[in-house]
Amino acid sequence: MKKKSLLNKLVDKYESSKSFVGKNRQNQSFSIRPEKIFPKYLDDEEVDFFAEVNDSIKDLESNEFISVDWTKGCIAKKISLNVNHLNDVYKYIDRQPRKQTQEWLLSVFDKYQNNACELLQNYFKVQRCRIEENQNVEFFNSNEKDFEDSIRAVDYIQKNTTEILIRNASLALFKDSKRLENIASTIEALMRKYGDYDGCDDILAECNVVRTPTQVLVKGNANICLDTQIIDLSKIEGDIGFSTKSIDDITFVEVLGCRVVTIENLTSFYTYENNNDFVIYLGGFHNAVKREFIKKIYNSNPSKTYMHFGDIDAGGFYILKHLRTKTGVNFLPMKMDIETLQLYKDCVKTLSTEDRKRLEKLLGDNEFKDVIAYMLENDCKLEQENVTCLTQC
DNA sequence: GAGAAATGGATCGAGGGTGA
DNA sequence: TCACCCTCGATCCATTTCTC
Repeated sequence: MKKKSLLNKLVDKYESSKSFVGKNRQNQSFSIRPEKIFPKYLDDEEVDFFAEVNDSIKDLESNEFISVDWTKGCIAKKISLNVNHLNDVYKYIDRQPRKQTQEWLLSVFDKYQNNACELLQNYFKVQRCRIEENQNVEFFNSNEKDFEDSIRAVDYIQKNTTEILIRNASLALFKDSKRLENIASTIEALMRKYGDYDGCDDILAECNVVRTPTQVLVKGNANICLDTQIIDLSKIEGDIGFSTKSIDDITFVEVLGCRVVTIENLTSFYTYENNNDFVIYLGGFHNAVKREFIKKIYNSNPSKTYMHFGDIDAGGFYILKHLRTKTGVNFLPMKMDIETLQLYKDCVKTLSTEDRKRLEKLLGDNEFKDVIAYMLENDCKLEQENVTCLTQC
């Protein structure tokens, strides 16, 4: 155990050195003082421990794995790795050489490079540079199976265009319904870093890989034609939900009022007094199903006013921007302004460090710069549940 | 042996992951 | 959600190696 600890420490030093990369300009040796690894080595009261460590050192020295500077009192002063016997050292400590791991990683990049999605192409490019610099590959935790499965899953998810349950996606990929959920955190972290998912809480859902089937909730003043049936929402007091399949079957939507309003949070959706509006619950970040539904509405009703009502925080602004980009509909912000912040000043929350960073990123956006500057200056944000929305057309 | 250059170690802060 | 832990990168200082 002591022998392996010692050799592992020396190999760590070697593998993180310029000599390992071949960029050293001077000859190097890789040495360590034994008390750095075994603090009790120089403790006069630990005679047995001292003898045990010395035996281990002598044993490694006789195998030519290390060379040792001994003092006259038989104390090991400096232990140096014998790089001429590295292969034997790796075998002895049962450790895969870093070079071999790097070669394996490069072979995985090569294997997926040609057909990989753009996100992975970018990721591979960065990681190749990191390997050249002898830095660790991001999102690789030494488990080769986890890593390759994650790469396959990211590619699959990026190329997926229709809604699929996460367990079905997992079966399709790995023949194991739970595998995808096990590696989901790594996949999402990779996609967040190398993709465009600012403000998105659920990246998998955004890519149509969902834990439960998407439902779109609507209420208000509109007629919805489902196959041959027309549903008059104005005659329904509450809301109505459509599954993915039902949304496919909607042939057109006739908005009877003059506004279509999307709402970020469920509580606000239920408490929103729609009056003459046609109201849609988005459920945080919207996915392709919701976006297709919105496009359907817009195609049938291009002259209506489209508004989005969300939290007055970075996430809320990101969702609004994303909604516009992905649907091509120019949604206007509803009650996401300084006046609302001032009106509900007793309900505001303070900004976290992360909130500040995300808001500062959005400061360059002319449209929101005033409200964001106000939020940063007054250290405030507002959840939409606090905002009573009694609006008139 | 002294000085210069190269390299490594220690420390700190930021960011991300994990488990309660 | 939060606290804790780990990893990574940047920086500064110490140590090692080389050259004269």
